[in-house]
Amino acid sequence: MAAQLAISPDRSSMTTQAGIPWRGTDAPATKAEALCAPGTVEHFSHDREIFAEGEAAETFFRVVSGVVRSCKFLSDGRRQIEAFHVPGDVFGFELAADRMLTAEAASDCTLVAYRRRGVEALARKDEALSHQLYSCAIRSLAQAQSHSLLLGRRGAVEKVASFLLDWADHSSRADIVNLAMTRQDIADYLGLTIETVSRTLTQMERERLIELPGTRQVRIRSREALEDLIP
Amino acid sequence: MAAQLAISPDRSSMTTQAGIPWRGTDAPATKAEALCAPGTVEHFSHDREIFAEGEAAETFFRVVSGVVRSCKFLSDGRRQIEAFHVPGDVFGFELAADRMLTAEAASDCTLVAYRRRGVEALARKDEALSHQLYSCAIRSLAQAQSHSLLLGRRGAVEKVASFLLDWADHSSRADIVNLAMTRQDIADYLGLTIETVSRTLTQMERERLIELPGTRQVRIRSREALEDLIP
DNA sequence: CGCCGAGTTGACCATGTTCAAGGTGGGTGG
DNA sequence: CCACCCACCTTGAACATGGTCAACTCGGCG
Repeated sequence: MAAQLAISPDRSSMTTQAGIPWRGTDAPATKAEALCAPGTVEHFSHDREIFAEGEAAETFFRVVSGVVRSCKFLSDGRRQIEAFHVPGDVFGFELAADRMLTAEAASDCTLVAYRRRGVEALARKDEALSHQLYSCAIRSLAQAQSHSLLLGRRGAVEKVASFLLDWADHSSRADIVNLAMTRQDIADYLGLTIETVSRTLTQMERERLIELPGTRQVRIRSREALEDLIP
Repeated sequence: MAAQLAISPDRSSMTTQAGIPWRGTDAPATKAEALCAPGTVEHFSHDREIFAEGEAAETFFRVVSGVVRSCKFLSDGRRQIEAFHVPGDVFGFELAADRMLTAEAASDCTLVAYRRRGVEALARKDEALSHQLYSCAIRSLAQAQSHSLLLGRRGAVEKVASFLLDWADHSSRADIVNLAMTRQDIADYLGLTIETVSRTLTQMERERLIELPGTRQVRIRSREALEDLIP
């Protein structure tokens, strides 16, 4: 169901007890190098809230399996999705004392929770862990920046095409995109309406750029053609 | 001309030579606590390029005076501004080896450049500096996230109102916004056209929300009314 | 004075939103 | 096992908003 496989397998035990500094690799800046300090394994089922805007920010999380969405709710009922987090991602960084965003399980998912104070204290001693933390933050930064760029794009076609290509990269097979989220989620992420997302996808299907075998699955027929839609 | 005043005064000497660990304050997470390791003072005049997308990322910068824009150029000529950096801000963080964005002087400005390798090496020994770096990264992250949120907003009015209120906070007087940038810059930052920005501002003036004493100056007549435009 | 770049304004048009019906499919209970 | 149901998705038509193109204004500077 979930598009990606976890770094470490699901475990039902509620707590890992490990002071493992983390693996010794430093050079390859892959996601796999993510945080491996002591943490608590937690499960969240679909649509469950992980934390809410305004709460005290006492933890951050690493995604083991499933997909998480970070979002903001506007007073008029609109919802804006800031990011989707996939296995390997760390999220929940805050500068201030409390959450600026809400996080919810976009699918059933497994997370590891780390106490902020604990890890930060540890990081004070452990240069390597400290560097990890820094890397995760910068990675989040890069992701937030490309999201801005995506939202700034003018047309719906450009946005949807970018989105599909992004997710194709996360997928196991290069041409199959398994969407873990609903059309509404996609719309709120791209700053469009659900109708426009739907129309854009069917239009792409008519133009033989993609196929839609199921509502949560997209087959990319021509990656090049899709890339040409993005300026 | 520039809206904000620098932390330390402009100096014409080209290089500071100081191993100053930085000031001892830790608690107040204000911008003023920014990076204070050895760096090189550099001046850039209006519209000068600071670094370009694709270059090797060997430094980051702290803004002393003036305003910097980070942006991306699309193949079809469009420009997308990711952020404006004001005095106190640190920019130029990268995870990868090279720049993902271009930085340009939006006004004449003075920066301090830090060699990445140098500071990161220093940070390895100096826990305090390391924490500083981390804080700056998280601050950039928060800023990038609110920019996403801004771009996701539906209406032009919402975007322009948000923008004005943001800059009012940076200004010395609460009701006067001194814009350091052109309409085109604003448009590219908000994902609008220059015409729409212009029209929206004059519309707000007609509705007595703001006054436009000069093209680079806005007086806010009713902060509350402006805030009401933002959901 | 006249030029030039930046900003404003207007008319028209393209794109996406809104509102309102239909579809579709996966899961549940009879 | 089938039928129904509900949430999710698709489609269509009318409409609103912002983009485009083009003319015009303003202010600073040689």
